[in-house]
Amino acid sequence: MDIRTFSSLIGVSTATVSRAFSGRGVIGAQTREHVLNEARRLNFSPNVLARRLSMQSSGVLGLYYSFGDEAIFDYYNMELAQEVAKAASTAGFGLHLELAPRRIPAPNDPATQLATLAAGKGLDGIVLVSDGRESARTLLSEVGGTPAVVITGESLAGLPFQAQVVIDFAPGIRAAIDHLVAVGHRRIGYIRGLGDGAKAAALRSALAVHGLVLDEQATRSGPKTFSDGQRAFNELRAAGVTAALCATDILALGAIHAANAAGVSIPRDFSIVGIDDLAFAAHTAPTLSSIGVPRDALARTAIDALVSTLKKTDGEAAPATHSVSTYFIPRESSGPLSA
Amino acid sequence: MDIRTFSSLIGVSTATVSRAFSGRGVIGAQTREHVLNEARRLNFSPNVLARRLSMQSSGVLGLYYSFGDEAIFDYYNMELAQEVAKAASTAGFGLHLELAPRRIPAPNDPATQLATLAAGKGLDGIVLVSDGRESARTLLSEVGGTPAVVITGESLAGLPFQAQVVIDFAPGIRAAIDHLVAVGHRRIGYIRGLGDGAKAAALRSALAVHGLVLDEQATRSGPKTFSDGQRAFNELRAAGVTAALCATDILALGAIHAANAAGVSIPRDFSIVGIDDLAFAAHTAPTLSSIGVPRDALARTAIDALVSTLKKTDGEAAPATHSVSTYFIPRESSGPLSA
DNA sequence: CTGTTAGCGCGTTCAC
DNA sequence: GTGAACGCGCTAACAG
Repeated sequence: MDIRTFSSLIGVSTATVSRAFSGRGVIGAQTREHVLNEARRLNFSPNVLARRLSMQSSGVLGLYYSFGDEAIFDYYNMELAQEVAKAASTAGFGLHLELAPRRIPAPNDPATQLATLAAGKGLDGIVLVSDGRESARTLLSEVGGTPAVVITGESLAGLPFQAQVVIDFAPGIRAAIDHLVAVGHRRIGYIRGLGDGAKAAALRSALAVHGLVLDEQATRSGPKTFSDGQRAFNELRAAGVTAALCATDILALGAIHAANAAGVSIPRDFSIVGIDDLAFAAHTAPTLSSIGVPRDALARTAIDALVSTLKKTDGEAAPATHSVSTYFIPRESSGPLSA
Repeated sequence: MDIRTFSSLIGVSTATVSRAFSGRGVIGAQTREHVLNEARRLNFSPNVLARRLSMQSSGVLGLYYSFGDEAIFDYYNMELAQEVAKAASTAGFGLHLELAPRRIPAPNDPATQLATLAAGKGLDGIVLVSDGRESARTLLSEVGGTPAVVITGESLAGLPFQAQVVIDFAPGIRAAIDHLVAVGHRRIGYIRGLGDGAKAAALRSALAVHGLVLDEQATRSGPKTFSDGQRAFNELRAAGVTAALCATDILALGAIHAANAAGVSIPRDFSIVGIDDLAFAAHTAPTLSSIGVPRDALARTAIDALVSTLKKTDGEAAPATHSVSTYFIPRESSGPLSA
C-alpha cells in the first residue's frame, strides 16, 4: 500500500497524509486524527526509503572507529557505542555501526562501506572514534563532505571535522598519581596502549609534580589484549616498579591476572590502576582502581555537536572543540605497600 | 552530481553508469573501467538513498533484543552483536543496531523505531535475540511482514519467524556437570538468569544422569548483574551447596567476587561455572570455567538463514530450525574440594 | 553491448 | 486548511 492508493482510499490527498505523518506543515487536528486512525485500520505506513530520498536525508548517523585495519572493538568501545546509540536515538536518529573489520581498500574496487555510504549521502553525519591523528585523517578523508565529529584523546585541530570532543585524561591521571605517591609509591610504571600519547603525556606531568619521572625501564607496551597486560606486568615487575598505570582496564585486568599467577599480592606488593572504568572494573578480584570518563556525557556531547551542525544551514562554522574530563576511582587494586 | 549529469558529462547513458557501479547487467569491461575512472575523476558516487528506493531494498539488517523495556545490553550481547555485524557485512549488508532502550509504545503515537522501520520497508530483515517466548512474540508482532530470524535458547516453534537458531545448552551443561560430579561435588546449585528455562532444564537432566536433583534450596535467582551474582552466591553458600552453575558469566564473576570477599577459596572450597565464555572469562582470578557457544558460527548461521530467506522469491517455506551446540571449557574456578 | 523510458513512493511548492 | 503536480536519483525493462 502506497501513499497514493491509501489517500484516495480514505478520500484525502497524498499531501494531507504526508502532513499527518510528518507533523510538518499545517493540518486540522481532526483531519490528522482521522488519517492516522485510517492508517492503522488499513495498515498503511509511509515507505521509509521514499521518504529518505525525498527528504535527502537518511536519519542515520554512523559510528566508526579509526583503529587500523583490524576491528578492535573492545569492551570500552562497546560501552561507548551503547551510549552513542542512546544519544542518537534521543536526538531522533538511527545508528549505523561498523563493527566488522574494514576491508582493505582494494585498489579500484568497492571502497569501504563507510566511503560508499558517506559519498552516497547514506549517512547524515558521522561520529568517529579516533586512536590517533593519522588514522583519523585517513578516515576523515574517506567520508568526504559528510559532517563528522570526532571523539579523541588528544586535540586533532587542523583535521577536517565539524567538531571534536577531547577526552581530558589529565585530571584523572593526576589524581591517580597523587594517590599512588601519597601511599608511598616512588617507582611508578606505565603499560602503554594504542594511540595513547595524551595519556602518557598526562602521566609524565602528573609524575613531574612529585619530582618523579617515567623512564624507559618503567614503560612497557601492552598494547591491547589481556595477554599483553600479563606480559607487560611481568616485565615491569622485573624492572623494580611497585605500581603501574595501565592504558586500559583490559590491560590492567591482564596485569592483575599475571600478579595473581605470580603470587604477587595486589595491592600489598604492587598497585595497579586502569583507565576506562569498564563495567567489570568494580568486580574483579581485587576490584580495579581506574580512571573513568563519563561515557554518557561524552556521547551526548558528540551527538549534540553533530546534530547542531546538521541543523545549521550549511553554516561553515569553525570546528568546535569540546572537552570532557576524567576522574579517579580508587578501589582495592591500589594502596600502600605492606611494610 | 547526479547520475544524469554525470552520464551525459562522460557521454554514456545513465543505465551504463548504473551497470558499471552495480555490477549487475552486462557491460563491456573497458566501458566499465572508463566509467569508474571518470567517476573518480569527477568525484561522482551514486546516491544511496535513490538506489535503495529504486531497488526496494535498504541493504540493511536490524539487530534487536527482546529484553523487556530496559536496554539490557550486556557483554554477552555486545560480543554477539559484533559477530552478527561481521556476518552481515560479509553477506553485503549493513547493520542497524538498536541499543537504546525501547520507548514505551506510547498509545497511538510514534511507534518504536523498530516498528516504523520495519513497516516502512527500511529493513530488509531482522535478527532478533530472544530471551523468552512472550517477549519474542511481542517483538515479532511489531516487525510485521519483515523477514526475521530469531536467536534463542529454547525452540520458539509456532511464532512467525522465517528461521530460528536455537542454542543448545545441553551438551555444555552436561559436560560441566559431569566434570563437577567427577571431582566430587554432590550438592550443586544454580544461579538463575533471565529467560533461562532451557538452561535450567538442561541442568536438571544433567544432574539426573548422576541421580542428583536441583532443589529449590539450591536455586537462586540472579537474575543479571554482578551484584545479583554476589548476593546469590552468599545465599547458595549458606544453603550448603559446594558448587554452582551460573546462568551467565556476569553472574559468575559476581559470585567469584563474593567468594573472594568472604574468604571462600575457589575452587578449593567452592566451584563456580559460568555460561557464555565471555572474553574476560579466561582472565578473572581465578579464571572462570564456562560453557561456551561459538558466537561466530551462531551469527553466521542466523545471517545465512536470513539472507537465504531474502533471496527466495517470497517462497513461503516452513520456518527452519537450526541448532548450535555448546561446550564446556574447564578453567581454574572448578575443581575438587580440598580434602 | 548500450541507450531510452517509465516507474520506485513520498515531500513539497503552489493554487484553490 | 486542502489538493494537484513536479522532483528526489537511481534501476530495470525493453528496444536497438
